[in-house]
Amino acid sequence: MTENLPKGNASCSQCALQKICFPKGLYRADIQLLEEIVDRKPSLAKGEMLFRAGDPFSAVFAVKAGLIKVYTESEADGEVIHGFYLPGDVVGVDALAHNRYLFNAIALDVSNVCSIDLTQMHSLTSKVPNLNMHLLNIMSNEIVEGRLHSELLSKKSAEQRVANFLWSMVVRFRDRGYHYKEFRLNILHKEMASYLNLTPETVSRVLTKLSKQGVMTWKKKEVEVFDMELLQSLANSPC
Amino acid sequence: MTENLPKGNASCSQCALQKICFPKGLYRADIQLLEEIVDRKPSLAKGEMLFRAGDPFSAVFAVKAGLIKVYTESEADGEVIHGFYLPGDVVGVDALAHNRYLFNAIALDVSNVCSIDLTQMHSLTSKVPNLNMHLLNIMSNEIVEGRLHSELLSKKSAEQRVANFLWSMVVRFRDRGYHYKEFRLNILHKEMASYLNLTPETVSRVLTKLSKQGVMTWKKKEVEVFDMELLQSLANSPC
DNA sequence: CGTCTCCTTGACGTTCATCAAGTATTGTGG
DNA sequence: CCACAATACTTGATGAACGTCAAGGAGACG
Repeated sequence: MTENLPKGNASCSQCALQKICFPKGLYRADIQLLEEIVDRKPSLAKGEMLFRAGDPFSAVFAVKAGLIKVYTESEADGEVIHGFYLPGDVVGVDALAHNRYLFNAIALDVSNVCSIDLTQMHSLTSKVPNLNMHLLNIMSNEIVEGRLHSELLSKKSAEQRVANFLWSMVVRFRDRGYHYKEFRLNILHKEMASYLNLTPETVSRVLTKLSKQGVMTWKKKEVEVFDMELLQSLANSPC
Repeated sequence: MTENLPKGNASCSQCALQKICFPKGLYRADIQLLEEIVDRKPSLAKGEMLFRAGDPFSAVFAVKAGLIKVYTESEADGEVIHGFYLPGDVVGVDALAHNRYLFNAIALDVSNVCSIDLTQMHSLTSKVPNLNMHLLNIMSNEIVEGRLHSELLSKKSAEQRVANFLWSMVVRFRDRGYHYKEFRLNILHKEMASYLNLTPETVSRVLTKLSKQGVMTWKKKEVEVFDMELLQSLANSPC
């Protein structure tokens, strides 16, 4: 029952995520300009789609609250999950080169997002160069994350993958200033398995083991970490 | 012995890759501006590093000729290969968010690259908005490619992975106007295996099978494709 | 309160990794 | 240009990690 995530529809200059959205190099005046093109959408219900593969591209979305899953659905291979996006993350930058979104994005929990229209943003580029730089940073990070994830899938055991996933959630919550020893994670084993290229059965077995070792528990969508150090070492080191 | 790749140090406005580097929206005047910040480097010898993980970031590189491998080297897991870059590709955009390159890039063949200094490029952003858009496109594509690659690793069999890799090379050469039924590919089985999360032994077995089926051969770094359709269907379809 | 989905646990199977040994190819120094 | 060493490739035999199949129990949702 951790209440962990910001709510509401604050303006950018009041938003608790400001430090994340604008990590550096954006000044008060810049933010006010940006504010004019940011559209604060109504809450997304759990299970509501943010966009679908094939939808015409118009905007990227900054997550303010909740949890967004990005995935593809294919006849042959079922669902493939490419990422989970927390408050402070930006979703949809991959669609920039194309006129359409190539992936699906769905809210796994009640979520709030700001939409940032790219056409309007481009018109700001010349006035606020740092804004453009910030977008480049986000995309560059997305590329790096993707590669690290490939590395995880390629080189790590089932146990390491699960530990790594949990540890990365801990770090992300911690760095954003939320509770990180216990937090809500509305993700199915099936979904985590897909993201980690495992089966739900394997995930279950690993979680049982981690629980028996006293590292952490994950019951009813609530994660609780007991041994941070051990979790971290399981996440990084071999066997 | 296919002579397949452009050589030399043409200016942007004369470069054979112009259509690739500037797919659309860049006008003659824009290109001349860009030209001033493009630095045409001397050839890279086979085995020469373009940059190393940890090097300070300064520029991205457009590949004009040859073949560049991007990879990480780790104590625990050995070499992990993230991509092979052909003429017309751009290397190093992932480093934009950081002050350093996070991956290694090495020439697998004699190669030519243009380096594009990012600081200088930023100063052009306001004058040439399309140039910035082009950079965003390249990065967005890189994100998408990464996800498709993850999907390949997650969902496809060894045979499909190998077929898919070869097919993607065929497509890339074809779309850039090079020979694509036979071409030089100076990549070790070991490297391909790493990229596809397989072992050299498995790669060898699959290639032997493809050869026996009359699909293609790959001998002494020369690839020859006999049955495009079959290769394509092996690359895409299940089993 | 009942149904449906999710999770758990066990038994078994498969794909691909590992180990090993021999052959071919590439690179190097003379 | 040759000789030889080092590296890469091939092929077979064996094994292991994780997937698949199955069945029972718990949780979620109407």
